[in-house]
Amino acid sequence: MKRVTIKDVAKEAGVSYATVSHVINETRHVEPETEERVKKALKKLDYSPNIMARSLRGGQSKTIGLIVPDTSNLFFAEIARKIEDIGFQQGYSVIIGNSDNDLNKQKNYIDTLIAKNVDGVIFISTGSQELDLEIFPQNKIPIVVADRDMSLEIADVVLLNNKEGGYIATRHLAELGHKKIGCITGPNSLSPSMERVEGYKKALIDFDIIFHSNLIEVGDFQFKGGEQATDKLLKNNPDITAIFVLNDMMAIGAMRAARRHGLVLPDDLSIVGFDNIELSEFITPSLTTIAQPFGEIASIAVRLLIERIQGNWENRKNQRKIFPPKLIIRESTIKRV
Amino acid sequence: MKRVTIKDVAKEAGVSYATVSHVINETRHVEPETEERVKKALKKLDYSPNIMARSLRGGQSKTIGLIVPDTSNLFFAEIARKIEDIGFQQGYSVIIGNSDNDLNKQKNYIDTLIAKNVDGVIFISTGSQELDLEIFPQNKIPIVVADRDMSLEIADVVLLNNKEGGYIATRHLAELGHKKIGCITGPNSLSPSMERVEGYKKALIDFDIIFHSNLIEVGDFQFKGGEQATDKLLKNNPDITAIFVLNDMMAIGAMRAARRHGLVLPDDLSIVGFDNIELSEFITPSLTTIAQPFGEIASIAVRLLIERIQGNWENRKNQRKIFPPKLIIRESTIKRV
DNA sequence: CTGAAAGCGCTTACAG
DNA sequence: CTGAAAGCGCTTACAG
Repeated sequence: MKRVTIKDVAKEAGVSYATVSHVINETRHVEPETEERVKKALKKLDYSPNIMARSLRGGQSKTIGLIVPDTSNLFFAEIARKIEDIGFQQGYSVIIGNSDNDLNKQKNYIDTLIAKNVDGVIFISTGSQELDLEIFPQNKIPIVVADRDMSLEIADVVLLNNKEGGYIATRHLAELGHKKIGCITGPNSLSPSMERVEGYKKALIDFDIIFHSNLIEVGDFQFKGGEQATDKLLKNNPDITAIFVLNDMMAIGAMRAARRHGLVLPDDLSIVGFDNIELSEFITPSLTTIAQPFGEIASIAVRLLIERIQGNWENRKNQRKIFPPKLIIRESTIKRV
Repeated sequence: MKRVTIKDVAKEAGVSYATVSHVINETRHVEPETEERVKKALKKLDYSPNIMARSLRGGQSKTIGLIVPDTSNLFFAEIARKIEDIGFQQGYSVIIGNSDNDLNKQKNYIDTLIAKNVDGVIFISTGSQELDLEIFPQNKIPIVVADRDMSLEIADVVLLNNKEGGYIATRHLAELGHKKIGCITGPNSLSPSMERVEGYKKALIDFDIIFHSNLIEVGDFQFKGGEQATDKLLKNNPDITAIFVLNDMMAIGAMRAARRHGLVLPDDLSIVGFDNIELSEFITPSLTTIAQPFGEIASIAVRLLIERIQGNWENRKNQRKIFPPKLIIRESTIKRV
């Protein structure tokens, strides 16, 4: 069975295929009676437009690209899900690419997305390298960057106020009376990780808590890295009573390590995470964490992108949307005894 | 800056654009010297082909569609990640669609994928409805269905031996001496859920354990549903000592519910999950579960699909690949005391 | 060995 | 109000 095209429909309805196109797109007036005939033919043949042809002719591909470090990381999985949802509602499908923060893969995906004529791109990267995204504006492809800050020359930017997040997480522990507070970071020198650490340090200062560099261990934003970093942290600081972990996944790894060290949670060790992934509510003890408004971040990202796809976006200034973090107190943090 | 096309390259190299095309695709012999000139021009202008034009001309779009119930479900997130990985290695990008097991959304995505000329589709659906996938073969789009069985008329099929999985999970509990074993199922009447339950029942029979219908509660394959179902189960069967939960996410919800009921894990209640998502190793107690070979399932699915995309697939018989389940024993199950 | 041309399925000026 | 035709960027017979 050959695929039905606009010509088949035209023949069936006895009109030119230009007319069919206009009926489909409601792009010029058509005699009601003719329109009726065309619509009937459309339905009868179960026509669906070939988007590639449409796009080739200069139209939109109705496809957006999403480049993300790794969707098996729960934070990105939830963000990606939301983006896909909202895109779908707006009539866009999404091509997803996991970059693993690998520059080569990233470059590869970028080329692919351009070759496939995506209408726009949402780019999430926690990598520490400078990003070379100019190729998108050069190809007139709008882009929004999420979860890290960057110059507005290139893209719209949406992200959390990470420093503030680090601050309120640490302040919460300080207010509970903790004096020796460790911190498990992400792997990167740039990006959200550093900002959160800055907030942590600022809070320590504000509460007159002494900082030692061995209170910080580097993780990888995954379960395993959180576990390993906690091992080291506890070995180097047996008297620690609280840890601020820079994402929830590592916090779960941290809990495992703490228990292996014979600690009872939360009595012997309070833990604060970051992200508020769905899981954080269901583990035991449930995790005190800093919430990122996933839904809002995703919907603003998509909205900004579509605005620029559909509007004369070259004339509007790029925007930076910064979301406030929110402390969610659960069972994993208690008053220091 | 306008996008560079094959014509620009031809002009730069001083050849016809047919020749450029042939150089790019290595599709006929070109004088080495000419070839050199073309390649230089290609590089100089940083040409990348417009895949939509190529696809329109009858070629492949190098894009596959993946329809999946919900990537915020960790099982599907891991499968999707693997499929994306392997597809990328083979030069395909993937358009992802979350159906939420909603027939309308599913239909919508199917139309979209066809309109976008995907080369093939991987379809995962735990829904209980009969699927209407004939539209893909009608449009000459190969399809492989994962995680549920169906007629080979339409698609290749890859899935786990779910009944066997349910059996060995339950057998493990029986062998540990448990006599009263609950079961928390998925929401569906068809599909993997039922198969696993059959395995559960068969094991009960083999071990002379009495079955009561109130030993089964229906969940939703999510944290929350597992929690709620466990609440009911424990209320109706205070003397229960073990539960077989049909996926890991619900098992984590089950642990939470059990603790709220004052039970100590695993001493008072043994729990077996299903899937072996990464997380199951990191919670406390770590989860005994039935492993699905994600990587293998994904890679076979992609391989079968690409075989049919590239070969004369209409002549080869569709295949059904069934993977064996594997019991992974961790801390959540112990001998009945 | 290489070029000129047809055609994929559309949209959109251009005519009438 | 509607049709004939150009053209989007490619690939691939058809000529030479």
